Amino acid sequence: MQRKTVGVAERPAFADTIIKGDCVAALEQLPSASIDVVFGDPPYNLQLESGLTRPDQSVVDAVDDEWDKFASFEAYDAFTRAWLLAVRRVMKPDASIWVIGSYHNIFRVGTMLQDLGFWILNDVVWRKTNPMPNFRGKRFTNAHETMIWASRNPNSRYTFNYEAMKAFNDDVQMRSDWLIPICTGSERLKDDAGHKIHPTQKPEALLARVLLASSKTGDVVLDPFFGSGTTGAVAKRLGRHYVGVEREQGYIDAATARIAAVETAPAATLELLKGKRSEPRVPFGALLERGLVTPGAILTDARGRHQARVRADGSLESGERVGSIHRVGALVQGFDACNGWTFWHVHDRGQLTLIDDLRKIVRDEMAAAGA
Amino acid sequence: MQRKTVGVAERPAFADTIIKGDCVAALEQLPSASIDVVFGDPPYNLQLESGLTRPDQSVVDAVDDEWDKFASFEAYDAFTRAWLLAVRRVMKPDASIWVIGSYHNIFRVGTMLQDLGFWILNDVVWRKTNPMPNFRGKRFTNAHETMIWASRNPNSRYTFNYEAMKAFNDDVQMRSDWLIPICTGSERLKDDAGHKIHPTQKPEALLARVLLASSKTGDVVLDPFFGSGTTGAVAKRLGRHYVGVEREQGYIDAATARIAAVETAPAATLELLKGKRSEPRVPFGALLERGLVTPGAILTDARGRHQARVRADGSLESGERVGSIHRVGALVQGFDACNGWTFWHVHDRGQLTLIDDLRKIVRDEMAAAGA
DNA sequence: CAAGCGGGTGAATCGAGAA
DNA sequence: CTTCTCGATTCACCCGCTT
Repeated sequence: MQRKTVGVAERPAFADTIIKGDCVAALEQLPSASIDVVFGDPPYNLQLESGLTRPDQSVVDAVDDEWDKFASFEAYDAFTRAWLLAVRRVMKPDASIWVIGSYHNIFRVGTMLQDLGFWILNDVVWRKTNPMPNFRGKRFTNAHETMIWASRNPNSRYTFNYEAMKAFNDDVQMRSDWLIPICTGSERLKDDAGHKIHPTQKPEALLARVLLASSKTGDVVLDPFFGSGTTGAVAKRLGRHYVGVEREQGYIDAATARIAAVETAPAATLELLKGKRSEPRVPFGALLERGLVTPGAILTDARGRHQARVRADGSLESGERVGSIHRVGALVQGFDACNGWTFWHVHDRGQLTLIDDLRKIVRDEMAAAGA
Repeated sequence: MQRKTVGVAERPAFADTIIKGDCVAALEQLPSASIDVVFGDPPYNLQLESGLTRPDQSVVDAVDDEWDKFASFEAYDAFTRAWLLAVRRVMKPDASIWVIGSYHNIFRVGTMLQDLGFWILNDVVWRKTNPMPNFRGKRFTNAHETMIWASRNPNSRYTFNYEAMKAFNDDVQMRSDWLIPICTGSERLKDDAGHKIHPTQKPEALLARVLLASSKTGDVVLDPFFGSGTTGAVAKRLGRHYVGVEREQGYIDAATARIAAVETAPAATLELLKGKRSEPRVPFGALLERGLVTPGAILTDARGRHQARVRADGSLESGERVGSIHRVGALVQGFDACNGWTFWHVHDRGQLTLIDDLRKIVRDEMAAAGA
């Protein structure tokens, strides 16, 4: 009997590389129809003019890089059209694309996507737990960014890991608004002097949810504005391949070193949930995003009689039993139902911590954001 | 001496009426620059092709009205351009406009707003507590809609009730994501047979927050797609005037009856919290005149690291630095700017008193005198 | 060592009014 | 038009140092 490699393509030669150069020109090096998912974080065209200071007179370190300067909306539209066309050529017919932006540019991106025949599947709102305040009290706090998720054309059979997203979100459908902190602390790349390497580094939690939702292991993910390489780091961690395009050597160097330090999660933890399920309540996935629980971690009950392994999508596995924290908790005990939050514990330096206690930490964040 | 009616315009003849007709044609009846705020809920261009059914095969009562059909994106853009231009003509120079939409149309609306020279202030996300689930399991639950808030041009001095919004939000700045339930229950207008009268009736809570944020009592609010009249009902309740444009007599009748049943809230409850900006200006010299500060007195910052002497004309001197309380405050700290009121303190019997607190005394005197 | 305090910072289209 | 002055305005989180 022959083994069929269903959905497991050969790893292409360009996989896991960063191509130096302008987005459109560099993409000509890639063959047509070779990419499974695209994540694009293009310049936002902020067009900031005067400096901004906080009430304490400290200066806000704004985005003032050359790559964010455009002469007009027309120029930005031409730029957007060009890179979207170049990206579409290398997308497989069933590939999908994500583009992130703010109100400065996202409406133009969305219009261009529609005009070029892409098919919008969702607009997804990244709600920031800790946005920068509005220092002048003249507008609402700009507390979110928008991602557009679109397929290559209206008939694409794009990947959407519905059950995995549902398990991630504690067995209710994943919504179009995601609450995730901005990239700070040790995750934020800094140079020897402690200055941030990239002005707009995205949080890995955001990319992780994007890739878990819309790609399979072994897929090739293209990021045409690679920057500090968040897409590549998360792709590698989740067992996907990446291709990056980046103009500046400094970013390429930083991203290369960053990705080299990433380890791919064990294959078993990357299996996505497939079947049907049922049960309620607050996202276990958020604990993973916050790093309070890591994929591959072992959960046990209070007396250590049962154990289960955490998978990257927030589901658990214990032997052949797979499902949400509630479902697996019920299965290992032979019960019909179980509140996973008050059943499972994590080990941390010899201590047992109830995951419900970890949830309290996240709840405080959510409460702070008005969730 | 003549009494000036500052900020209290005459109630125009068209206030609190619904004009029947097509949006663009109907707006020609209104004079230029007569509207303070616009809320537009245009057709979303949903382009649903086949009927949607739930998992139990029941039929979803979706939007399928004639007004939501457009032949192409070009046709939708032409429609959008036309009504936005008509609306802009009747907007006062300092008016602002809200447009609500979903990913089907909001990118085209946003692009057109920018192309026509409107100035986007925020995009605000209405997060639905109870959105319709995604029945097919092929996408994220569409759990939000997007509102664009824009001023007529980049230099408009639009209304934003910052302090009121902050108080509304537990004393932290109002964010760009609002969590509000969809319109259901008794608020949802239904006919005698129990069928909903309008397919996309917006919740009053949404309009209330919009109008509380961006309008003043007595303002005239235009809704060019009046529908079931939510904008009018909320405007009346909050002491604003409304003008509606609506094509269908059925909606006009329903809205008219609905608004007639609304009572305007007592004026006292409609007063908005105001910040320092709207309080009467008190020059530092007034503190000298009142004897609250005497010439020759030494002012210091909170920690006593900087000091300055008060001169008879209300200026300060600190070494060779001379100027206003603000200028000298900035100079001694090496800043470009400083609010002297919240920086300098006076010594009084061993106590440090912020000069801003002394200003409050003067303001209270002025208020008591009816100034 | 835990708790508390001070300092720093993040994709931001961030005055108003008089002269 | 421009230029100048007055003076209003910040939330969540991380890090490091002190108590």
